[in-house]
Amino acid sequence: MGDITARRAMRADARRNRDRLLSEARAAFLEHGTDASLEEIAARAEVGVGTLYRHFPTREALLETVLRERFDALAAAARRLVDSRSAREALIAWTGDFVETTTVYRGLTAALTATLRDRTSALHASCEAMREAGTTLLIRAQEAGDVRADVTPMEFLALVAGVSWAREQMAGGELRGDRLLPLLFEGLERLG
Amino acid sequence: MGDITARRAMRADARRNRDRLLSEARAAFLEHGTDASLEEIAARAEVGVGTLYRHFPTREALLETVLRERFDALAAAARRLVDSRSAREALIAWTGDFVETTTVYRGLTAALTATLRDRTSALHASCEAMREAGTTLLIRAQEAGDVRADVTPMEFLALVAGVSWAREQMAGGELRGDRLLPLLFEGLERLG
DNA sequence: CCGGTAACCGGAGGCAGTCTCCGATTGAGT
DNA sequence: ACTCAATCGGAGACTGCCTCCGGTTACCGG
Repeated sequence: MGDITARRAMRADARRNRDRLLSEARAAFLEHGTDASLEEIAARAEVGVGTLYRHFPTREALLETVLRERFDALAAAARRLVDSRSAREALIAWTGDFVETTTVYRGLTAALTATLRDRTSALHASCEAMREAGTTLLIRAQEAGDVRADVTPMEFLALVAGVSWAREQMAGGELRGDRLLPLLFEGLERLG
Repeated sequence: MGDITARRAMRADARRNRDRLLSEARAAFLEHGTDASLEEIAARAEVGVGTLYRHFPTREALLETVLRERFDALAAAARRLVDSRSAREALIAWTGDFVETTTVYRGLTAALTATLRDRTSALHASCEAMREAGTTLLIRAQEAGDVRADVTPMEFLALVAGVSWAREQMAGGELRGDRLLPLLFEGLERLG
């Protein structure tokens, strides 16, 4: 749902335009963050705005299609990590991936938390799946005694998202982005 | 600087309009967050947009006037806390105030970090003063051995801002807002 | 009390962005 | 080749930001 995956194959021109739009959208999101101008995307794809809005009724629908792959990959990574390495390392690795993913486009972290809150959103399902996958990893780490047991999955996600947001805010400043996550993590480790 | 504090007293109507604008701005920011419509604020103050923009040339100038008191109070609180209680408790108390303050208006945390980055902003001075006050508190806590010594002030601020942001995002959901800060804090305590 | 003038007001209008609507166009079956 | 449903494209309605300047008014000196 959201975009067009009709039973009938799309007409050739429609398919062409859709692909072109997605490609330009990726570029625009990279350059201007998640609130890049949709008109500009349409223009760069050499297509009218009407065409853009028919393929992707809302900005979110467009974002969804651009991001779904990554999010699903993240969920898959979590599932794969469940039975490899130590629980602690698995959680660390996955969290790193999470931050990496939510940092590709400026403003993405905000879009993600908004999606998590809005049950009607097109991206909601993907986010939810990802969240649950991460939750499993957290609980395993807690059972292994690597992370303090009184942290709820929601709290954990909030903290990690906060770090991700902070990193994207302070980018370019006098702050090494890769320091925040370890700091948080070492703090959540079970105290001696 | 930023708003009008001319040497000559303002004309009565000007003063009246300015006060009215500030009052409505506070209400609007509360209701719609920091990107409330300026036109609506002007309308609610029964004044033309031109009048609003003359008194406050940019949205930021308006925000500044609305927030300066609070920010200065925060900086003052930090200075007062420097020589009372334990260093640890002082830092905790101040950080709590910080989060409290940046949570009054939705979007304020983002506005604050943006201001911290933009040296030309009207709010910059206030933010900077506040940041330095907080820094003093952090260093004292580190010297007392209450907080791990390898955390830079910038990192500390980033983490706290991240928590503040997360709290404002997840508001209303299944997350107790007052849990995040303690979690972060206990984590930053010197490991035994 | 009464100008005169500097200070102030207000909203029209330019700009940019989002989104809708519908006449024109075109791909794809027959 | 012909048809028509699918698709296109952009005009236009709307909202918000910000500027500009002709009209208004508070205040001061007379």
